[in-house]
Amino acid sequence: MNDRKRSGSGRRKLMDAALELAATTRSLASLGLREVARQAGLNPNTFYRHFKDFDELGIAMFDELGTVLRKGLRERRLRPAEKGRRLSNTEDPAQMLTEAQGIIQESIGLVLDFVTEHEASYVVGIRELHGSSPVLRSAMRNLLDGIAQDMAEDVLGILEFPLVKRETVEEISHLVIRQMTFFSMDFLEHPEQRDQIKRRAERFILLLFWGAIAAESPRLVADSKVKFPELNEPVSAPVIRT
Amino acid sequence: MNDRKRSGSGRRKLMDAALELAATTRSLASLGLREVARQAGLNPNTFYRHFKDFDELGIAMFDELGTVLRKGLRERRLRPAEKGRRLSNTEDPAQMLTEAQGIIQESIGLVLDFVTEHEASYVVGIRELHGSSPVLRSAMRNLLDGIAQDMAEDVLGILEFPLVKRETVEEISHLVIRQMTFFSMDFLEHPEQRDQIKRRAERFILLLFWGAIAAESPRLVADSKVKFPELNEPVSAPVIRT
DNA sequence: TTATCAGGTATACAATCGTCTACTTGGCCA
DNA sequence: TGGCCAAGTAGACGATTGTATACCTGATAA
Repeated sequence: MNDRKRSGSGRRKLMDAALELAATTRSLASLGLREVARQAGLNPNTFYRHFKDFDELGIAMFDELGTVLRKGLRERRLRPAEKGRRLSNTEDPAQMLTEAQGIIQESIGLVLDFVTEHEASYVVGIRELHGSSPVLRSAMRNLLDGIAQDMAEDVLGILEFPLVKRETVEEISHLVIRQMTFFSMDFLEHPEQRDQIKRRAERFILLLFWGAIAAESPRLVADSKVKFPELNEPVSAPVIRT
Repeated sequence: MNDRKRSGSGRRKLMDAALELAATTRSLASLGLREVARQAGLNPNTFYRHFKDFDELGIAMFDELGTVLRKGLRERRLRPAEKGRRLSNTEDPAQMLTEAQGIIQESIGLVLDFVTEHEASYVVGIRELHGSSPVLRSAMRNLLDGIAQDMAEDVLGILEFPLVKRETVEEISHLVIRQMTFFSMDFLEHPEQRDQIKRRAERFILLLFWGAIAAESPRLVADSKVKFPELNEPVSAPVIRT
């Protein structure tokens, strides 16, 4: 009768239906078995052919979401690195920081593109970050921590010389990944402010690394000719003071 | 007698019951009318004597939560400022930054104490931050933005001379308040790691301000004798290099 | 060919839900 | 004293929920 979703196996239909409902309507935990089956165009009892519980569907969705998220993000973040981009260990800090800023910009763009393409999955995942299920909550925290570790490795691979300590890079990566949940939700919810949000995210990352560099090698910052990007000016390319 | 009581102690019972259920069991939106009434020890129909909808209860809870949160936090953050604490506009940056670090430490302690005392309200509020109800979501965002503005004013009041621009202070305040949602949830969930979490929060704030100062007045950082606190060492007082 | 079986359907049932109407109670005031 | 009214209770309603049992269908393997 109801051929809303004709594509895929029953399992896929159910998971897609649950994802759609969770993204647009309520939280994962508040969804009903019949509600999901109805959305999938299936008989309520068909649900039991694929999952014994409703929790089991939640876990399955979460597994998929986790691998999609982590793989997708890692792929995209690796792209700059694989292109052979490296911060040249030049004597000129200005040159180096120009390159760093470019890489940050590119990475943020890729991440925000990704969450836009996978909006439903992403939103549902983030929702469970502070959600009421302890198991999903800690699973999501672990996922974010994993992504942060990936980011730290990438950054260290790009740096390839000790500008800041490894622990500091890891610390900053965790902070960035968590703050990016806010930036990306804002990004999805306010399409008209996307440029500004992107700029703020870039400045945030720069601020952290700038602070770390200033803390660990103050001379470098003092001697740098790089002008830190203003909050209200478009961050296209770093401006070098003459 | 009591004006509060006149509006009904049943109302309080219902709101307390809803808060308890939402904090321990599920999200606010997934609670049932009968469920809440049962928890409150009241007849389901009594609910209608106080609220016409279930949404109306949600709004009432949120109003209360908002004022409690903002007032409580502002009170506590103001305490250092009211004590007359000011960053002395000394020629010695080391002295100044020592004081700043002390204030940050004290403020974080007060905030984390507050969320511990109001755990249930706080958790429910944060849960709606990324929740499924657009109205509660944006209400919560606005609340956080308001708190961030409060913080910015406090910081500017303490600084009283242009170390970093006003816009930068506001920007950093927003970033800090948002990141603090993570720190404070970790703080509540992992009592055994509270010292470490506190230390990380302090370092985060220091990193941001350090970055901003380095960006806007690099000389100050280079000439400073302050050693930036290590990640793994207790942040008791800043160490001044001899 | 036939038996097996995963995937999908139909019907039924007890429990719970939100909500309606009607009744009781206790305090307040004219 | 009587009347009013907010607060709470009792019972019933139709709808929806999760789940159990039984049945159907098409593919696959022996």
